Amino acid sequence: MSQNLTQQLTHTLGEAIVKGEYPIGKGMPSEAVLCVQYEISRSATREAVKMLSAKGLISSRPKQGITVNPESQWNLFDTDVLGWILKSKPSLHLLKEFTQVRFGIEPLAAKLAAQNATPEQINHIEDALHRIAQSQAGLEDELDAHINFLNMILVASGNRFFIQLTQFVNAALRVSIRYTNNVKGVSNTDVTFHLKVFEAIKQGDANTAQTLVSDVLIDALALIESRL
Amino acid sequence: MSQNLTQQLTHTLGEAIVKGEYPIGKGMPSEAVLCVQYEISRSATREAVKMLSAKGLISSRPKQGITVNPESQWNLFDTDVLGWILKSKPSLHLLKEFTQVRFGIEPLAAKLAAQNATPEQINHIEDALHRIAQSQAGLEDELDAHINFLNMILVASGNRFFIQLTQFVNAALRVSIRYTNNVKGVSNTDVTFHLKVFEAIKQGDANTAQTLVSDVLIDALALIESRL
DNA sequence: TACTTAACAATTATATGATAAATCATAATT
DNA sequence: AATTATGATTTATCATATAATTGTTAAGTA
Repeated sequence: MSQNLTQQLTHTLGEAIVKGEYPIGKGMPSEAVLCVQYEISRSATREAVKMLSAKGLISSRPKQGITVNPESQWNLFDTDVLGWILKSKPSLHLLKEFTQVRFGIEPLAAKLAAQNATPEQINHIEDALHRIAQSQAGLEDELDAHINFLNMILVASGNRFFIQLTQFVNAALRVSIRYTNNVKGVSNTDVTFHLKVFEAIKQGDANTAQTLVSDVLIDALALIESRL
Repeated sequence: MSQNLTQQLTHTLGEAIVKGEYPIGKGMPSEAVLCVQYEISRSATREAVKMLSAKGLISSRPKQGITVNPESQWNLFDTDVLGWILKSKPSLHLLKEFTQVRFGIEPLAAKLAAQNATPEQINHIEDALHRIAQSQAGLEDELDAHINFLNMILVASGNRFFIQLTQFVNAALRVSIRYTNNVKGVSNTDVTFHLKVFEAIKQGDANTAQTLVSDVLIDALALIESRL
């Protein structure tokens, strides 16, 4: 379980912070206290503190001690931070906000993929399509297959920021599925839908690709709104 | 200049990594080497390494040493990482990709702002509008005023991820301006344009707000494409 | 041969103790 | 009252030692 103490403490504290166990502004025990509390050395503690400060959760200065940063400074696009939030205080509100980001990004990514995808990337998308088909025959995990399909599109967009978001989207999708309780919330389950998206991208039909993805996400948002 | 050695080394190494000075896969000196190279202690070195690994740039494991992660694992939405990239190898391609992200986010943020902004947030946007007017009279920095206006809209969207992106957008805008050499690349300079956006948001006209912002970014993208 | 196991080496991970530097609060001084 | 010392607190840094992890190699075994 415990790979190393620094990582362990980083995650423990990270979760505790996003859970709100330490008040914003000035609410963390000093290094010395953390040492004895978690029974590890000061070097390990300091390294965990550095990690958390690199993720924007805290800052530490002499005399002032370790302070929890306001949420606006947290790096929500860090998969660790996002994971801690999803784990500690998941909510439909957060899911909605997350889906709004998807709504901003994914249709555009599909459009760009239709315009820029290399033959190799199109093959990857086609492979992902087959995996979805197999998953519906029970040969593979359905969620994994859907996420993979989405990933390949993001990669094919050629935009490094979108590619970076694959990890972000993946992390959150695995949680959101627990809320909507069906894959519909993640993506249309219909194979023909994915086929259409693939065809549009392959044929360079940017507008169709964009609209298809956009429509699914509008449905997903409506579903979330209805449960809010 | 050098507030503390850990931060200093973090930035030095971070820049060097994104600059490609260390090959991907396996290309960093060991801790021991970094110590003597930069003439600082091992603990400071380790803390810098932890920070960089928290940002996804590197990973370190026993025997294997410190390895540079593939770019896909870098946290591009971390303002430090983004800053290092923009500083070390700025390019029109990156600016284009960045503007595509803006195109995905900002029109949607404007739409959400029109739907959800609180009266206080609307006041903030109005204040920002006045700052823009003053900036064109030479009373304030024009870029600052434009960025501030944008920030207020992102905040008014009520979406935490969009709010988080303010820092991201700000960091990049200050660089992109150097390329396009005019504020047009950042946002329409016409005051009446900003006034229109503000009015749309104030009156809850989501579609107009969205379209206005969208159109400006389409122009910006076209401008970048033309110079590519 | 192919596969497991054991010993070894290299490197990070952790621990410990000591000193330095920065900052806040307070007291002294002008 | 304003400024300047002083002290206390906490992080920042350093130095060194030991442990734990992992890749490599070699030996042993079926």
